[in-house]
Amino acid sequence: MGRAPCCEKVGLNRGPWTNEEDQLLINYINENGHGNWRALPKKAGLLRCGKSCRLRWTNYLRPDIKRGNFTKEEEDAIIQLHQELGNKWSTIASRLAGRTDNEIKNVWHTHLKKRLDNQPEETKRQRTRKRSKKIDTSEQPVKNNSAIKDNNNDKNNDGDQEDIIMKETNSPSQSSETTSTVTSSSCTSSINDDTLEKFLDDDFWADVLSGNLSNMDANHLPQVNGIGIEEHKTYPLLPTSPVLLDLDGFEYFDPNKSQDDEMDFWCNYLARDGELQELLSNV
DNA sequence: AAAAGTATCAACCGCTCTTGA
DNA sequence: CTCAAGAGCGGTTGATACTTT
Repeated sequence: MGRAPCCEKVGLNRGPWTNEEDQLLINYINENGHGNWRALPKKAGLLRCGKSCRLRWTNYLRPDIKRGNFTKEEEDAIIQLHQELGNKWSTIASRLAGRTDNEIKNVWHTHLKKRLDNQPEETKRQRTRKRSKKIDTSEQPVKNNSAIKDNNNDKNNDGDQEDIIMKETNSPSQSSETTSTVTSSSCTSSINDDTLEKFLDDDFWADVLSGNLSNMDANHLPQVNGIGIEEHKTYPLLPTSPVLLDLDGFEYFDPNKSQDDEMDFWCNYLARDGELQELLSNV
């Protein structure tokens, strides 16, 4: 039968909101709340439909919204929650303080999904190449137009990207360990004796450190601990010596570290895995 | 420097769910 | 119980900024 539109749209503004419109909406809601979205625009003096007002408020103007780049912890949380809940963006958003369903949905489609998908190898390489030109140990992607667009409305962003507060703490992946950055949920813990031998083989590490990786079965690393989810990543497991990996060839290991240090690093790292620990004990 | 390609994100659309008469 | 209105949700689009060629 079809239902009537939420409001008469003829003569109403559409598209991006102006500062004046934002201010009208903020002022009205601050004084009166938003009991009835449909009636709100008229009362607030806005030439918008109620739906548009609600969206603008919930996704952008609400004072408790945290804007700015997603932290690694937030991204990991989204990935995990998406695995549990699917595309329940509003439910996911309800577990991430200050984030909106729309924002999470956008991040998922533009960033996280690609990270998890089995991308065509060429695309992965392209991305890696792109990023290689600006390798930085910072995990924060550079956001572009939002930073410009937001400059008038970003008053709620205090700039602290590390203050994520999980509203609920029932997520097992959200340990407070200092090493949680690497506790990828994609860890498969699959390792065999051959793989283990590689990690204990000096020649292997010589290849790794010299950049001569032709003999290396790179597939083993991702299988062991989930590395490989991203092209670049810092692994601050060892507080004094993070290692930057480029998984599209493992181009770069910390040049300041000796081969022994590097080997120790990985053995220590991999030894965290219970299965590997067991294997190590049998060596 | 310009064109083409790509990434990002605010906003919209249409559907479902909820509520109340 | 039924139905209509309002609210909410997820998918999609389009404008814009950025990057590459």
